[in-house]
Amino acid sequence: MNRNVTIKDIAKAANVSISTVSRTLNGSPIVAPDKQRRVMEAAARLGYVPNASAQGLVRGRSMTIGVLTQDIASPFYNEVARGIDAGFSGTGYQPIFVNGHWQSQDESAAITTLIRHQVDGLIILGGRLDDEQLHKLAARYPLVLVGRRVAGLERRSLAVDNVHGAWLATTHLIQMGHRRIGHITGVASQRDALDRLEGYRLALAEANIAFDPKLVYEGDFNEGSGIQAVDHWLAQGTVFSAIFAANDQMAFGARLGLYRKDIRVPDDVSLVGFDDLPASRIALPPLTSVHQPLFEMGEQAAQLISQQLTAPDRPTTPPLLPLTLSVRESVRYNRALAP
Amino acid sequence: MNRNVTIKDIAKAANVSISTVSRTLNGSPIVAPDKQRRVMEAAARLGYVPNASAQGLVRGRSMTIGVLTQDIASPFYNEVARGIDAGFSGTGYQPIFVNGHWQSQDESAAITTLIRHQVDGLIILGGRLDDEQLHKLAARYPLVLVGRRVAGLERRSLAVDNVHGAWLATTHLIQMGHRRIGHITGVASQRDALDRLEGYRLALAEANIAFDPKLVYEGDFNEGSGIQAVDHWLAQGTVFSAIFAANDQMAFGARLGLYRKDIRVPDDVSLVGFDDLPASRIALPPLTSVHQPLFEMGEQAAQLISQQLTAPDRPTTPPLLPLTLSVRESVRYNRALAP
DNA sequence: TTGTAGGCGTTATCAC
DNA sequence: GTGATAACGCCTACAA
Repeated sequence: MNRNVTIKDIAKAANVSISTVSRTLNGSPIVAPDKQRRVMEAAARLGYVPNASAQGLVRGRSMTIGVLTQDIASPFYNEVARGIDAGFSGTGYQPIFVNGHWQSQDESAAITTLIRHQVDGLIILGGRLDDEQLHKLAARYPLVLVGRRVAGLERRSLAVDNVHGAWLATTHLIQMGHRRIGHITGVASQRDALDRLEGYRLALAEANIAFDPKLVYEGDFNEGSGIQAVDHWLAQGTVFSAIFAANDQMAFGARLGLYRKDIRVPDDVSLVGFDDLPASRIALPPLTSVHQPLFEMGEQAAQLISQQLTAPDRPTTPPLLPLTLSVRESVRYNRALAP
Repeated sequence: MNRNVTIKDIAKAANVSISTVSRTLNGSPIVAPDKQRRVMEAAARLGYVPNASAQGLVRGRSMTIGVLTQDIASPFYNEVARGIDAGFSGTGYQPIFVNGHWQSQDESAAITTLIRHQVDGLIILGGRLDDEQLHKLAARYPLVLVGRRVAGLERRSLAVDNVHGAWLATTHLIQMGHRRIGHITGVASQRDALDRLEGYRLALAEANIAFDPKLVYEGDFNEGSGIQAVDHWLAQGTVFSAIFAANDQMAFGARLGLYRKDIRVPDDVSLVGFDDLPASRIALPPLTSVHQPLFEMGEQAAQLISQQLTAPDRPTTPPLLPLTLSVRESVRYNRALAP
């Protein structure tokens, strides 16, 4: 509406030159105290707000970091986003978020948007952009990849050991006496999903339990596929005493699917998820889940980018954040020891 | 890293003037076809991305809309954010999100950040900014308030009838035979929370059920206070056969609190929430809840801002989005009819 | 210590 | 049709 207040306006009001105003505002030491006061007073009175576009244009830096997230409504990405938000607080950098919707072309468009806005760096959460595109981006911009490990970009990837996490979950179930363990996978094209399946198989092999393909259902990381998995197994007559879902959302779906058939968790079937979302602590029953330090990953990503920005030469190796199992109440000891 | 490609670079590569490049890129009709081709080719080859700062500076419009949200991790705000995202898709406007954390000073800082970035309009979700500040903002910028009704700014507020919603929930429980209905309120300083309490009282009064202050527990809209409410009532020996929580998150907390005491929902106690979050559909049991059209509210907000931007004179009255009750499985008919 | 002037990348207004 | 050129708001040598 009303034209915004500019430095020129302040200069006029305080009866000084625009450079004096600029210097004062930027804390330059060499300004006469009285003028300084007059400028500050005028700026406050007029309600001056610096124009980031103009500053960015002349400084060549916008002090904003672009974050490509996949789904603003997903609890998974939100936890990471919250960490990023926290990680930048006080650094002067401002994260701005855009959505890729898990679609390669949306992601490209979103990144272009970010670059148009002159972001100083990029944080990419998951996604389907292929490695080549990521390499191209990495060559031009400070970049951090979260939840994804790309060959040649290890230094800039923040990932967790998904194989180990899945192994942890499956081994826990085995130790609790389960031998027929269903696994609901994530989207098969995603590395995370593949790694978790791998961890599941590994744990079975170590315990000398034969891998049964019937016990693996391909899900899509959404609640719906958890329900479908259960319905499918029940319809096929597949026997199982426990389920390991590749994320918590699918575990919730499975839980509901079981409830509808009057099968209790953990009384009849044990359940383990992956991600340890905030909601899982208060789920019913509280869900045993592989703890991904999502918030911390966001924080780390923010720090990593900051380092690349301030000290681009000093190569930094992102720390490997540990994966642990949050044991809660959704697993029960299996007395039946059904074959 | 590498300097970004500019119009100047394209001009050099295509051997034309920068004005011709600019015209071509902006789709001006009067450019010779061959030059046009050369420009487009060079732009593509060089990977040109326009500089939004520079465009914003000269055009006076940034084509971005600032959205002040409170908590990026809250499922409530995320649903609205998703609607906003969808509402702007295809309009050329780009929403950018910042967090206020439910704190007045953070909110002010966040809004200043947005203004620095020359947003063309503001969408404010909830928050604690006082009416005077909002009026000041509204005087200077296109503005839409979501989930909040401010005197004098009705035209720019998108709110729902919380009293009616709470009445709906409570009346449903009464019709299902419940007379001792606990209510977990939201943060007492928030208008929404007060309105929902009001709706609860109204429904009781209509049914000639005496209001019992013991049955009202002051929560804070987070899961934890749902657990506390249940613990409190149980410790006090307060009798109830149903609970109406002022939002779904507290309802989930209550459900867990009851589960811990081996009280079943809906077998022993019925439960109704407010917001109808996506998670409530797959909760256990699926939660009966007052449906807030969160996604639609976001969409509406986006549209409203767009209208203010394109036709500032034509006053628009935001439609009052209807509140309905999503009846699911967390309420059971109360045979006991306890006094 | 202060002011003037040039330039960041883009669009728009002029002449040609 | 096309190409200089003046803004847009700000910062920063450079001069004074």
